[in-house]
Amino acid sequence: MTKPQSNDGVRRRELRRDAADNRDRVLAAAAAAVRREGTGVPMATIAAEAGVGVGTVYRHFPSREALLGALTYRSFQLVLDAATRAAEADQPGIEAVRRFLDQTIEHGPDLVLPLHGGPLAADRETDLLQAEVRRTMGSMLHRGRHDGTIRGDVRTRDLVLFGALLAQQLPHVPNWSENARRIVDIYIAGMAPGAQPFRDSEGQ
Amino acid sequence: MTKPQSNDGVRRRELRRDAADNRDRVLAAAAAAVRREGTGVPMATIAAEAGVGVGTVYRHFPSREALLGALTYRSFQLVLDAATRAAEADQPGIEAVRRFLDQTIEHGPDLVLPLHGGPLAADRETDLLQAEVRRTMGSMLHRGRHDGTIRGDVRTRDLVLFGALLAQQLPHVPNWSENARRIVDIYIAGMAPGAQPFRDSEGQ
DNA sequence: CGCTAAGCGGACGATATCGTCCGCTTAACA
DNA sequence: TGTTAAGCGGACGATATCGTCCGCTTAGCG
Repeated sequence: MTKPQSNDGVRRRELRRDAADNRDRVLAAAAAAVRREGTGVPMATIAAEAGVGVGTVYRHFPSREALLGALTYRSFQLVLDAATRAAEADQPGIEAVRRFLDQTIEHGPDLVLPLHGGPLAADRETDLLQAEVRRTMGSMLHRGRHDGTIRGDVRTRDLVLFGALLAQQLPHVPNWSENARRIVDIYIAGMAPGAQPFRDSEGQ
Repeated sequence: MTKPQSNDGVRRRELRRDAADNRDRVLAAAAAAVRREGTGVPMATIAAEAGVGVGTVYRHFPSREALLGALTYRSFQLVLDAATRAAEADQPGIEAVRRFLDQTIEHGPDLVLPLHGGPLAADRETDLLQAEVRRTMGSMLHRGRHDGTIRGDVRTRDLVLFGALLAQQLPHVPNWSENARRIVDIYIAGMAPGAQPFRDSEGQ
């Protein structure tokens, strides 16, 4: 889906190998730091955790906003990848949904404000990824509805928001992924045809 | 449950009326600001939004940590209140759970890091509230299990974590509470007896 | 191996935020 | 209505963070 060293956002030319490595390490460190301390985390903290100088951070990402934008872009890449793989496998719609949600949980630590279009101003590239994720999730739902594994009144938006909520994670919960999987299991069970419908049901 | 002007955390003596008002306004402003900008939001921002000087903020809460602690305490008060009211009404267990989750959504904007014991160091008072919330939720589950409205393999912890996740809210989603209610409806449907059990079921 | 441009890091001046301190204001009570 | 102690606010020095700049290092190539 995404070639190794290419196009995380807007790339001008090929980076030298060490530069590309540093860029990745900065992104990874930033994702962890933002999760831990919020979007206002000092750039120096990110630099230190990535094992580079602040100058390096600012060279790759001229402003904090640019860095956060790149993080968001990468989150969507990961999520789209997960969605595509989940949708590809030849299995009932509901199982594709479950796999997708599982993978979202697994990717959790790398995701920053994803799936529903967060507070950060999105660029065109990111918008396209987001739309593609949405489309893929819609097709899973559609498949499930067709093969009788998912009730008809669940909207794409419902699934997107639930996924986004999951991806937020709860901080400081031991065994988060196990617990999250149990939440998913219950939610999935509630998507079965014949389950109690929405209160204010106006159809889908 | 909580008398008007009393005991938000540790109170020494009665506050003068204007002081009590200011304290409340600071807490409300802080909740909003923290939700919007994270726990690192400048104290000056909070003070401005509350319509008081920084000195006033620091008098009521000697440190940022104290302020965040008070926010957490208040969140638990609100949640416990909601849980108690939901559990009191004479209705099937599953409906009590639904009411509780609905109220959690409604209180959303005032809740900061609640329900599962957040990253903030908790004091004894807060711990007690938290335990009480947990107990109340457990009793709802128990009631539901007994009256046949909730399947037997759902744990208290599942419900607590789901509630905490909901309370986090997703930023920048228009009509959040409506969408959140739909998530709740699906989750509730998945709690019905006879729904598909957990994957790795080892009983409860 | 030698050259060179891309990349690196951290010191530094500018700016933002912190938390204290103190003279003015006002609620509360007689 | 007079007294007074509790409360108020914002200026201020200390500290933390920002983002730039420039001399040193090194990947990549012939």
